[in-house]
Amino acid sequence: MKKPVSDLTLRRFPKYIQFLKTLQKRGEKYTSASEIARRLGVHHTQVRKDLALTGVRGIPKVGHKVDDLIKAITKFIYWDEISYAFLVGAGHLGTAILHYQGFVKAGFQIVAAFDKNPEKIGKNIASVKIYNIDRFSYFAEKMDVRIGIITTTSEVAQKITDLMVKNGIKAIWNFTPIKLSVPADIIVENVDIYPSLAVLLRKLHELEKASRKK
Amino acid sequence: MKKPVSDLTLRRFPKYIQFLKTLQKRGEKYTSASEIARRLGVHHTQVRKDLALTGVRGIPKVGHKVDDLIKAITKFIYWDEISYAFLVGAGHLGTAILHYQGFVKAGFQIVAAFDKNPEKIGKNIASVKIYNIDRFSYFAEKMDVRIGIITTTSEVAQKITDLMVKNGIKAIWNFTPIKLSVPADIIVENVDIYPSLAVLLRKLHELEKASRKK
DNA sequence: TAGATTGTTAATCGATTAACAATC
DNA sequence: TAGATTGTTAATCGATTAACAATC
Repeated sequence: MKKPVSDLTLRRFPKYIQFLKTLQKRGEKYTSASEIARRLGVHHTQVRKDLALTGVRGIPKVGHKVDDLIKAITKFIYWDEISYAFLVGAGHLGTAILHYQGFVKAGFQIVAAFDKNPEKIGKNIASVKIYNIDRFSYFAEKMDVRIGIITTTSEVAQKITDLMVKNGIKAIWNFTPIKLSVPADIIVENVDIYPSLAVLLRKLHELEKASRKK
Repeated sequence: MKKPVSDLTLRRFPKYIQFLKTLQKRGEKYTSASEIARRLGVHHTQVRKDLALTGVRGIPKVGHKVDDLIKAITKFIYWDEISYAFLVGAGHLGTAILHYQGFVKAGFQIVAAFDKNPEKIGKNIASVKIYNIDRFSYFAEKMDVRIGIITTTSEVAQKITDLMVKNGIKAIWNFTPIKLSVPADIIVENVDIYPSLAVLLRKLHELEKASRKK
Protein backbone atom coordinates (compact mmCIF):
# COMPACT_ATOMS: atom_id res chain seq x y z
CA MET A 1 0.00 0.00 0.00
CA LYS A 2 1.35 3.39 -0.96
CA LYS A 3 2.00 5.87 1.81
CA PRO A 4 -0.67 8.56 2.05
CA VAL A 5 0.39 12.14 1.41
CA SER A 6 0.70 14.10 4.64
CA ASP A 7 -1.79 16.81 5.56
CA LEU A 8 1.00 19.37 5.73
CA THR A 9 1.87 18.62 2.14
CA LEU A 10 -1.72 18.56 0.89
CA ARG A 11 -2.40 21.90 2.49
CA ARG A 12 0.20 23.57 0.28
CA PHE A 13 -1.42 22.69 -3.02
CA PRO A 14 -4.24 25.25 -2.96
CA LYS A 15 -1.63 27.96 -2.50
CA TYR A 16 0.21 26.75 -5.58
CA ILE A 17 -3.01 26.79 -7.60
CA GLN A 18 -3.85 30.26 -6.38
CA PHE A 19 -0.46 31.62 -7.44
CA LEU A 20 -0.44 29.75 -10.74
CA LYS A 21 -3.82 31.23 -11.62
CA THR A 22 -2.53 34.74 -11.12
CA LEU A 23 0.31 33.89 -13.51
CA GLN A 24 -2.21 32.47 -15.95
CA LYS A 25 -4.28 35.65 -15.79
CA ARG A 26 -1.16 37.68 -16.56
CA GLY A 27 -0.66 35.52 -19.64
CA GLU A 28 2.52 33.78 -18.47
CA LYS A 29 2.99 30.40 -20.15
CA TYR A 30 5.88 29.01 -18.11
CA THR A 31 7.07 29.15 -14.53
CA SER A 32 9.68 27.39 -12.41
CA ALA A 33 9.68 25.72 -9.01
CA SER A 34 12.11 28.43 -7.93
CA GLU A 35 9.70 31.20 -8.88
CA ILE A 36 6.81 29.58 -7.03
CA ALA A 37 9.05 29.03 -4.00
CA ARG A 38 10.29 32.61 -3.97
CA ARG A 39 6.83 34.04 -4.30
CA LEU A 40 5.13 31.86 -1.70
CA GLY A 41 8.00 31.84 0.76
CA VAL A 42 8.63 28.09 0.76
CA HIS A 43 11.81 26.18 -0.04
CA HIS A 44 12.36 25.39 -3.72
CA THR A 45 13.18 21.75 -2.94
CA GLN A 46 9.87 21.45 -1.19
CA VAL A 47 8.03 22.82 -4.20
CA ARG A 48 9.85 20.31 -6.42
CA LYS A 49 8.95 17.41 -4.16
CA ASP A 50 5.34 18.52 -3.97
CA LEU A 51 5.05 18.92 -7.72
CA ALA A 52 6.70 15.52 -8.26
CA LEU A 53 3.85 13.94 -6.27
CA THR A 54 1.36 15.10 -8.88
CA GLY A 55 3.36 13.36 -11.61
CA VAL A 56 4.36 16.41 -13.64
CA ARG A 57 7.81 16.56 -15.22
CA GLY A 58 9.51 19.85 -15.84
CA ILE A 59 12.06 20.74 -18.46
CA PRO A 60 15.55 21.72 -17.22
CA LYS A 61 16.33 25.37 -17.89
CA VAL A 62 12.72 26.02 -18.97
CA GLY A 63 10.55 24.99 -16.05
CA HIS A 64 6.90 23.95 -16.12
CA LYS A 65 3.93 24.92 -18.26
CA VAL A 66 1.57 26.89 -16.03
CA ASP A 67 -1.51 25.22 -17.52
CA ASP A 68 -0.11 21.74 -16.99
CA LEU A 69 0.75 22.46 -13.38
CA ILE A 70 -2.72 23.76 -12.61
CA LYS A 71 -4.27 20.73 -14.27
CA ALA A 72 -2.03 18.25 -12.44
CA ILE A 73 -2.52 19.80 -9.00
CA THR A 74 -6.26 20.18 -9.52
CA LYS A 75 -6.48 16.50 -10.35
CA PHE A 76 -4.22 15.48 -7.47
CA ILE A 77 -6.49 17.02 -4.86
CA TYR A 78 -9.59 15.90 -6.78
CA TRP A 79 -10.80 19.39 -7.57
CA ASP A 80 -11.52 18.19 -11.09
CA GLU A 81 -14.42 16.02 -9.91
CA ILE A 82 -17.73 17.27 -8.56
CA SER A 83 -18.23 16.68 -4.84
CA TYR A 84 -21.63 17.22 -3.30
CA ALA A 85 -22.21 18.31 0.28
CA PHE A 86 -24.94 19.04 2.80
CA LEU A 87 -24.65 21.97 5.17
CA VAL A 88 -26.23 22.00 8.62
CA GLY A 89 -26.63 25.30 10.46
CA ALA A 90 -27.70 28.27 8.35
CA GLY A 91 -26.52 30.98 10.74
CA HIS A 92 -24.07 33.76 9.86
CA LEU A 93 -21.16 31.42 9.17
CA GLY A 94 -23.32 28.95 7.27
CA THR A 95 -24.66 31.83 5.20
CA ALA A 96 -21.15 33.04 4.44
CA ILE A 97 -20.13 29.56 3.32
CA LEU A 98 -23.21 29.17 1.16
CA HIS A 99 -22.21 32.40 -0.60
CA TYR A 100 -18.60 31.33 -1.22
CA GLN A 101 -17.77 31.83 -4.87
CA GLY A 102 -14.53 29.88 -4.79
CA PHE A 103 -16.01 26.43 -4.28
CA VAL A 104 -16.81 26.17 -7.98
CA LYS A 105 -13.14 25.86 -8.88
CA ALA A 106 -12.83 23.01 -6.39
CA GLY A 107 -15.78 21.15 -7.87
CA PHE A 108 -17.42 21.57 -4.52
CA GLN A 109 -21.17 22.01 -4.45
CA ILE A 110 -23.54 22.40 -1.53
CA VAL A 111 -26.81 20.82 -2.62
CA ALA A 112 -28.98 21.38 0.44
CA ALA A 113 -28.84 23.16 3.77
CA PHE A 114 -30.61 22.31 7.02
CA ASP A 115 -31.64 24.27 10.07
CA LYS A 116 -34.19 24.03 12.84
CA ASN A 117 -35.26 27.69 12.77
CA PRO A 118 -38.77 27.84 11.18
CA GLU A 119 -38.08 31.30 9.84
CA LYS A 120 -35.22 30.01 7.72
CA ILE A 121 -36.78 26.76 6.53
CA GLY A 122 -38.11 26.99 3.00
CA LYS A 123 -35.98 30.00 2.10
CA ASN A 124 -32.97 30.01 -0.21
CA ILE A 125 -29.49 31.24 0.55
CA ALA A 126 -27.34 31.65 -2.55
CA SER A 127 -29.74 29.37 -4.46
CA VAL A 128 -29.46 26.61 -1.86
CA LYS A 129 -32.72 25.66 -0.20
CA ILE A 130 -32.96 25.39 3.58
CA TYR A 131 -34.82 22.34 4.89
CA ASN A 132 -35.94 21.28 8.34
CA ILE A 133 -33.19 19.24 10.00
CA ASP A 134 -35.80 16.51 10.52
CA ARG A 135 -35.65 15.82 6.82
CA PHE A 136 -31.90 15.15 6.75
CA SER A 137 -32.33 11.37 6.61
CA TYR A 138 -34.77 11.67 3.74
CA PHE A 139 -32.43 13.78 1.61
CA ALA A 140 -29.35 11.79 2.56
CA GLU A 141 -30.99 8.62 1.27
CA LYS A 142 -32.37 10.28 -1.84
CA MET A 143 -29.22 12.14 -2.87
CA ASP A 144 -26.31 9.90 -1.85
CA VAL A 145 -24.17 12.73 -0.52
CA ARG A 146 -20.98 11.85 1.40
CA ILE A 147 -19.84 15.21 2.73
CA GLY A 148 -21.42 17.08 5.62
CA ILE A 149 -20.59 20.64 6.69
CA ILE A 150 -21.30 21.57 10.30
CA THR A 151 -21.82 25.28 10.98
CA THR A 152 -24.10 24.90 13.96
CA THR A 153 -23.44 25.99 17.52
CA SER A 154 -20.93 23.92 19.49
CA GLU A 155 -23.74 22.57 21.66
CA VAL A 156 -25.43 20.55 18.92
CA ALA A 157 -22.34 19.70 16.85
CA GLN A 158 -21.91 16.17 18.23
CA LYS A 159 -25.60 15.38 17.79
CA ILE A 160 -25.46 16.54 14.17
CA THR A 161 -22.30 14.49 13.66
CA ASP A 162 -24.07 11.36 14.88
CA LEU A 163 -26.99 12.11 12.58
CA MET A 164 -24.64 12.53 9.64
CA VAL A 165 -22.71 9.35 10.33
CA LYS A 166 -25.92 7.37 10.70
CA ASN A 167 -27.02 8.63 7.30
CA GLY A 168 -24.00 7.67 5.25
CA ILE A 169 -21.86 10.80 5.51
CA LYS A 170 -18.20 9.80 5.14
CA ALA A 171 -16.43 13.13 5.54
CA ILE A 172 -17.31 15.92 7.94
CA TRP A 173 -16.13 19.49 7.53
CA ASN A 174 -16.41 20.80 11.05
CA PHE A 175 -16.52 24.57 11.58
CA THR A 176 -17.19 24.38 15.33
CA PRO A 177 -14.32 24.38 17.87
CA ILE A 178 -15.54 21.04 19.29
CA LYS A 179 -13.56 17.81 18.96
CA LEU A 180 -16.03 15.43 17.33
CA SER A 181 -16.26 11.73 18.18
CA VAL A 182 -16.64 9.59 15.09
CA PRO A 183 -16.00 5.99 14.00
CA ALA A 184 -12.46 5.36 12.75
CA ASP A 185 -13.42 5.29 9.08
CA ILE A 186 -15.01 8.74 9.08
CA ILE A 187 -12.90 11.66 7.91
CA VAL A 188 -13.09 14.86 9.95
CA GLU A 189 -11.54 18.13 8.84
CA ASN A 190 -11.69 20.99 11.32
CA VAL A 191 -11.71 24.67 10.44
CA ASP A 192 -11.28 26.62 13.62
CA ILE A 193 -10.21 30.23 13.97
CA TYR A 194 -9.21 30.10 17.63
CA PRO A 195 -5.86 28.37 17.08
CA SER A 196 -5.05 31.12 14.63
CA LEU A 197 -6.18 33.79 17.07
CA ALA A 198 -3.98 32.24 19.77
CA VAL A 199 -0.93 32.44 17.50
CA LEU A 200 -1.74 36.02 16.44
CA LEU A 201 -2.27 37.37 19.94
CA ARG A 202 0.68 35.56 21.50
CA LYS A 203 3.06 36.78 18.79
CA LEU A 204 1.77 40.33 18.88
CA HIS A 205 2.03 40.62 22.65
CA GLU A 206 5.47 39.01 22.76
CA LEU A 207 6.62 41.43 20.08
CA GLU A 208 5.29 44.41 21.98
CA LYS A 209 6.83 43.18 25.22
CA ALA A 210 10.18 42.82 23.47
CA SER A 211 10.02 46.29 21.93
CA ARG A 212 9.11 47.88 25.27
CA LYS A 213 12.19 46.28 26.81
CA LYS A 214 14.51 47.91 24.29
CA MET B 1 16.79 35.44 24.13
CA LYS B 2 14.32 32.70 24.89
CA LYS B 3 13.16 30.53 22.05
CA PRO B 4 9.68 31.45 20.80
CA VAL B 5 6.96 28.83 21.19
CA SER B 6 6.20 27.15 17.87
CA ASP B 7 2.94 27.79 16.05
CA LEU B 8 2.07 24.09 16.18
CA THR B 9 2.28 24.23 19.95
CA LEU B 10 0.37 27.50 20.32
CA ARG B 11 -2.42 26.17 18.16
CA ARG B 12 -3.17 23.41 20.67
CA PHE B 13 -3.93 25.72 23.60
CA PRO B 14 -7.42 26.85 22.53
CA LYS B 15 -8.42 23.18 22.31
CA TYR B 16 -7.26 22.64 25.88
CA ILE B 17 -9.26 25.65 27.06
CA GLN B 18 -12.33 24.47 25.21
CA PHE B 19 -12.18 21.04 26.84
CA LEU B 20 -11.35 22.41 30.29
CA LYS B 21 -14.38 24.69 30.13
CA THR B 22 -16.67 21.75 29.47
CA LEU B 23 -15.19 20.08 32.56
CA GLN B 24 -15.71 23.28 34.51
CA LYS B 25 -19.35 23.45 33.44
CA ARG B 26 -19.82 19.88 34.61
CA GLY B 27 -18.47 20.95 37.99
CA GLU B 28 -15.24 18.94 37.86
CA LYS B 29 -12.54 20.45 40.06
CA TYR B 30 -9.52 18.40 38.95
CA THR B 31 -8.24 16.82 35.77
CA SER B 32 -5.03 15.17 34.58
CA ALA B 33 -2.80 15.53 31.54
CA SER B 34 -3.75 11.96 30.73
CA GLU B 35 -7.45 12.76 30.69
CA ILE B 36 -6.96 15.79 28.44
CA ALA B 37 -4.75 13.73 26.15
CA ARG B 38 -7.23 10.87 25.91
CA ARG B 39 -10.13 13.16 25.22
CA LEU B 40 -8.44 15.34 22.61
CA GLY B 41 -6.52 12.56 20.92
CA VAL B 42 -3.02 13.91 21.55
CA HIS B 43 -0.11 12.26 23.35
CA HIS B 44 -0.03 12.71 27.12
CA THR B 45 3.64 13.69 27.06
CA GLN B 46 2.76 16.44 24.63
CA VAL B 47 0.04 17.74 26.92
CA ARG B 48 2.51 17.74 29.84
CA LYS B 49 5.10 19.65 27.84
CA ASP B 50 2.53 22.16 26.65
CA LEU B 51 1.18 22.73 30.15
CA ALA B 52 4.72 23.09 31.51
CA LEU B 53 5.22 26.03 29.15
CA THR B 54 2.47 27.95 30.90
CA GLY B 55 4.24 27.50 34.25
CA VAL B 56 1.61 25.40 36.02
CA ARG B 57 2.70 22.61 38.33
CA GLY B 58 0.52 19.58 38.89
CA ILE B 59 0.34 17.32 41.90
CA PRO B 60 1.42 13.71 41.37
CA LYS B 61 -1.49 11.29 41.69
CA VAL B 62 -3.98 14.18 41.80
CA GLY B 63 -3.44 16.13 38.62
CA HIS B 64 -4.24 19.78 37.99
CA LYS B 65 -6.95 22.13 39.19
CA VAL B 66 -9.22 22.86 36.23
CA ASP B 67 -9.57 26.53 37.17
CA ASP B 68 -5.82 27.00 37.46
CA LEU B 69 -5.18 25.41 34.09
CA ILE B 70 -7.72 27.62 32.37
CA LYS B 71 -6.23 30.69 34.00
CA ALA B 72 -2.65 29.75 33.12
CA ILE B 73 -3.38 28.92 29.49
CA THR B 74 -5.56 32.00 29.05
CA LYS B 75 -2.71 34.15 30.28
CA PHE B 76 -0.11 32.32 28.21
CA ILE B 77 -1.87 33.13 24.94
CA TYR B 78 -2.80 36.61 26.19
CA TRP B 79 -6.52 36.00 26.19
CA ASP B 80 -6.66 37.70 29.60
CA GLU B 81 -5.86 41.12 28.08
CA ILE B 82 -8.16 43.13 25.84
CA SER B 83 -7.01 43.35 22.22
CA TYR B 84 -8.69 45.76 19.86
CA ALA B 85 -9.05 45.21 16.13
CA PHE B 86 -10.33 46.83 12.96
CA LEU B 87 -12.14 44.78 10.34
CA VAL B 88 -12.08 45.64 6.66
CA GLY B 89 -14.65 44.08 4.34
CA ALA B 90 -18.20 43.82 5.69
CA GLY B 91 -19.41 41.11 3.32
CA HIS B 92 -20.85 37.77 4.35
CA LEU B 93 -17.67 36.54 6.02
CA GLY B 94 -17.00 39.87 7.69
CA THR B 95 -20.56 39.87 8.97
CA ALA B 96 -20.16 36.36 10.35
CA ILE B 97 -16.97 37.39 12.14
CA LEU B 98 -18.58 40.52 13.56
CA HIS B 99 -21.28 38.29 15.04
CA TYR B 100 -18.86 35.82 16.63
CA GLN B 101 -19.75 35.37 20.27
CA GLY B 102 -16.57 33.55 21.22
CA PHE B 103 -14.18 36.49 20.88
CA VAL B 104 -15.21 37.81 24.27
CA LYS B 105 -13.46 34.95 26.03
CA ALA B 106 -10.27 35.76 24.10
CA GLY B 107 -10.41 39.42 25.11
CA PHE B 108 -10.73 40.16 21.43
CA GLN B 109 -12.82 43.12 20.42
CA ILE B 110 -13.56 44.56 16.99
CA VAL B 111 -13.99 48.28 17.50
CA ALA B 112 -14.75 49.43 13.97
CA ALA B 113 -15.43 47.98 10.55
CA PHE B 114 -14.76 49.44 7.12
CA ASP B 115 -16.20 48.93 3.67
CA LYS B 116 -16.51 50.84 0.44
CA ASN B 117 -20.16 49.94 -0.25
CA PRO B 118 -22.28 53.09 0.44
CA GLU B 119 -25.23 50.92 1.42
CA LYS B 120 -23.30 49.44 4.30
CA ILE B 121 -21.54 52.57 5.52
CA GLY B 122 -23.16 54.06 8.59
CA LYS B 123 -24.96 50.88 9.54
CA ASN B 124 -24.12 48.63 12.48
CA ILE B 125 -23.39 44.93 12.39
CA ALA B 126 -23.47 43.32 15.83
CA SER B 127 -23.08 46.77 17.41
CA VAL B 128 -19.99 47.55 15.35
CA LYS B 129 -20.29 50.59 13.11
CA ILE B 130 -19.28 50.40 9.45
CA TYR B 131 -17.23 53.34 8.16
CA ASN B 132 -16.03 54.33 4.75
CA ILE B 133 -12.62 52.78 4.08
CA ASP B 134 -11.38 56.31 3.33
CA ARG B 135 -11.59 57.03 7.00
CA PHE B 136 -9.30 54.18 8.05
CA SER B 137 -6.29 56.44 8.63
CA TYR B 138 -8.35 58.79 10.75
CA PHE B 139 -9.58 56.02 13.06
CA ALA B 140 -6.22 54.26 13.17
CA GLU B 141 -4.58 57.41 14.46
CA LYS B 142 -7.36 58.18 16.90
CA MET B 143 -7.74 54.72 18.37
CA ASP B 144 -4.23 53.23 18.38
CA VAL B 145 -5.35 49.79 17.19
CA ARG B 146 -2.68 47.24 16.23
CA ILE B 147 -4.71 44.39 14.74
CA GLY B 148 -6.37 44.41 11.33
CA ILE B 149 -8.77 41.78 10.02
CA ILE B 150 -9.05 41.41 6.25
CA THR B 151 -12.30 39.92 4.98
CA THR B 152 -12.32 41.65 1.62
CA THR B 153 -12.11 40.05 -1.80
CA SER B 154 -8.71 38.67 -2.81
CA GLU B 155 -8.36 41.45 -5.38
CA VAL B 156 -8.04 44.27 -2.87
CA ALA B 157 -6.38 42.33 -0.03
CA GLN B 158 -2.84 43.54 -0.78
CA LYS B 159 -3.99 47.15 -1.13
CA ILE B 160 -5.75 46.96 2.24
CA THR B 161 -2.65 45.35 3.75
CA ASP B 162 -0.51 48.26 2.59
CA LEU B 163 -3.05 50.70 4.02
CA MET B 164 -3.01 48.90 7.34
CA VAL B 165 0.78 48.73 7.58
CA LYS B 166 1.06 52.42 6.74
CA ASN B 167 -1.32 53.20 9.58
CA GLY B 168 0.41 51.38 12.38
CA ILE B 169 -1.23 47.95 12.22
CA LYS B 170 1.26 45.38 13.56
CA ALA B 171 -0.70 42.14 13.14
CA ILE B 172 -2.92 41.16 10.24
CA TRP B 173 -5.53 38.43 10.42
CA ASN B 174 -5.96 37.53 6.78
CA PHE B 175 -9.09 35.67 5.73
CA THR B 176 -8.35 35.82 2.00
CA PRO B 177 -6.43 33.02 0.23
CA ILE B 178 -3.82 35.53 -0.96
CA LYS B 179 -0.21 35.49 0.26
CA LEU B 180 0.31 39.02 1.57
CA SER B 181 3.56 40.93 1.21
CA VAL B 182 4.51 42.76 4.39
CA PRO B 183 7.62 44.17 6.07
CA ALA B 184 9.49 41.62 8.19
CA ASP B 185 8.24 42.99 11.52
CA ILE B 186 4.54 42.63 10.67
CA ILE B 187 2.74 39.52 11.89
CA VAL B 188 0.41 37.81 9.44
CA GLU B 189 -1.92 35.01 10.42
CA ASN B 190 -3.86 33.37 7.62
CA VAL B 191 -7.22 31.67 7.94
CA ASP B 192 -7.95 29.88 4.71
CA ILE B 193 -10.44 27.12 4.13
CA TYR B 194 -9.00 25.83 0.86
CA PRO B 195 -6.11 23.90 2.43
CA SER B 196 -8.66 22.15 4.59
CA LEU B 197 -10.90 21.47 1.60
CA ALA B 198 -7.93 19.98 -0.25
CA VAL B 199 -7.23 17.58 2.62
CA LEU B 200 -10.89 16.64 2.95
CA LEU B 201 -11.46 15.93 -0.73
CA ARG B 202 -8.19 14.09 -1.29
CA LYS B 203 -8.78 11.82 1.71
CA LEU B 204 -12.40 11.15 0.83
CA HIS B 205 -11.63 10.27 -2.77
CA GLU B 206 -8.65 8.10 -1.84
CA LEU B 207 -10.82 6.27 0.68
CA GLU B 208 -13.55 5.67 -1.88
CA LYS B 209 -11.01 4.52 -4.45
CA ALA B 210 -9.59 2.06 -1.92
CA SER B 211 -12.99 0.70 -0.97
CA ARG B 212 -13.98 0.22 -4.62
CA LYS B 213 -10.85 -1.86 -5.14
CA LYS B 214 -11.78 -4.32 -2.38
C1' DT C 1 2.46 1.28 51.02
C1' DA C 2 1.17 0.81 46.07
C1' DG C 3 -0.29 2.96 42.24
C1' DA C 4 -1.37 6.83 39.59
C1' DT C 5 0.29 10.79 38.12
C1' DT C 6 3.89 14.38 37.25
C1' DG C 7 7.74 16.15 34.72
C1' DT C 8 12.20 15.44 32.37
C1' DT C 9 15.64 13.32 29.44
C1' DA C 10 16.52 10.31 25.55
C1' DA C 11 15.03 8.13 21.25
C1' DT C 12 12.36 8.18 17.22
C1' DC C 13 10.02 9.88 13.48
C1' DG C 14 8.86 12.78 9.81
C1' DA C 15 9.32 17.12 7.51
C1' DT C 16 12.39 20.39 5.70
C1' DT C 17 16.66 21.80 3.74
C1' DA C 18 21.29 20.97 1.66
C1' DA C 19 24.07 18.99 -1.76
C1' DC C 20 24.72 17.49 -6.21
C1' DA C 21 24.39 15.01 -10.65
C1' DA C 22 21.69 15.34 -14.95
C1' DT C 23 20.10 18.03 -18.84
C1' DC C 24 17.85 21.31 -22.25
C1' DT D 1 29.06 25.92 -24.38
C1' DA D 2 27.61 27.85 -19.88
C1' DG D 3 24.15 28.50 -16.88
C1' DA D 4 19.70 27.81 -15.18
C1' DT D 5 16.75 24.60 -13.96
C1' DT D 6 15.14 19.82 -12.77
C1' DG D 7 14.80 15.97 -9.69
C1' DT D 8 16.90 12.85 -6.30
C1' DT D 9 19.62 11.36 -2.37
C1' DA D 10 21.69 12.62 1.99
C1' DA D 11 21.84 15.57 6.08
C1' DT D 12 19.60 18.36 9.34
C1' DC D 13 16.18 20.03 12.12
C1' DG D 14 12.27 20.06 14.98
C1' DA D 15 8.24 17.83 16.72
C1' DT D 16 6.44 13.84 18.73
C1' DT D 17 6.76 9.78 21.45
C1' DA D 18 9.12 6.52 24.68
C1' DA D 19 11.32 5.63 28.88
C1' DC D 20 11.88 6.45 33.52
C1' DA D 21 12.82 8.61 38.04
C1' DA D 22 10.27 11.36 41.47
C1' DT D 23 6.34 11.92 44.51
C1' DC D 24 1.68 12.75 46.80
